[in-house]
Amino acid sequence: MASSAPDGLTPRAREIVAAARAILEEDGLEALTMRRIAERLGIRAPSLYKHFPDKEALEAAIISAAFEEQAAVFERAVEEGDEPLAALGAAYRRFALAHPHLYRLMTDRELRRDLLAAGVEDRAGLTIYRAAGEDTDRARAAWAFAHGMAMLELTNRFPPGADIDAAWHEGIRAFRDG
Amino acid sequence: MASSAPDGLTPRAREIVAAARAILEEDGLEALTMRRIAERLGIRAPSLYKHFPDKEALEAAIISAAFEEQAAVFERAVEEGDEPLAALGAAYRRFALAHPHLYRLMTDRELRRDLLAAGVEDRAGLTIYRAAGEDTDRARAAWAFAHGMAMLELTNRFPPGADIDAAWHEGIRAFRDG
DNA sequence: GTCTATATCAAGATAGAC
DNA sequence: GTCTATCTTGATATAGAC
Repeated sequence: MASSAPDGLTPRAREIVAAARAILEEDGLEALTMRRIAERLGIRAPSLYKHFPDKEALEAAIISAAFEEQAAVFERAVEEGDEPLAALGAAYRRFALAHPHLYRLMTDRELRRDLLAAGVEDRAGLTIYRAAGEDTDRARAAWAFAHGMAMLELTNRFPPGADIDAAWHEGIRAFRDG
Repeated sequence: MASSAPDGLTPRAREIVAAARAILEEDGLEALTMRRIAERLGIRAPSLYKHFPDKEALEAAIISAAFEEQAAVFERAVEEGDEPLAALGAAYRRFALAHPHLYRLMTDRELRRDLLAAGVEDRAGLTIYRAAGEDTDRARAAWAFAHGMAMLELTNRFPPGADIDAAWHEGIRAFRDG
């Protein structure tokens, strides 16, 4: 009975994931401790281990849900925009800026794919592939461009006053025309 | 007398930086602790604080030196190659793959610019700017592409068997022609 | 420039009772 | 499903002697 849901989580486990994600988004990755998560739920840290075997499994649950969410956002953006690559680029940046800590958790380290829900990683990738004219190499290059732009903006690497919009446009243009 | 060298470091401080960098490159960022650094030098951790005010200052010294090194590599690559953007892309990837942990320390978080040696961050940027035909937006976009490619490869995000070379070529081509 | 001793803090995780 | 009590580990950093 514990895992008939699509995400394989019990209702209580889902509450824990929600609390964890809220802490992550509000205060960043270093704030994401078992104690903090428990505290937010009004319980003690050891109790969490009745629901997840360890912290990594809990993080994987956050990441799985976030991938689904991101893919849905991407799909909608392409549907509603006229130029797929431009629409996707804008949606990519918006997601990263709206959820900086979550975005870094999702992208900035090796993935424990064995702990993720199946197929969850590919869905967003497929949207990019299609927007890039179903050219694998171009899709990967465009993805790297978007990821690089997002990370450089999140880590504050562009010079103060840099026109980040213009750099995005230039990149999108290059991958559309080039 | 302590800071007449170009990097502002005493000889002993430079030895400490070298030990720290070796640990970083061999075992990664979590291994970079004051205890480990001291151990490698045959001393105790508290002694390090006679040479650096805190760990952040020591990290900044590693980063400053690495930026200089990277800039020199980039400059040489452009000089020796015929196509600047391609030469620079290849050098960029080579540097990141040869020094994965160092590269991440340099790029993957906010920079404490106040602790870095002056101008050290701009030198590599200038090389990219020139290779991109002195177009600021294109230079930033190409930089983001390179950074994204490097990070996705380092974090193992491309599917197994993905032709990463081909994706690099596609991106370089787009920024050259597009 | 190095030492010992120590302060301070906080993390993930387990055992076993209720 | 939650609790208390605890283990184990390890980090940065300071004080003060030599």
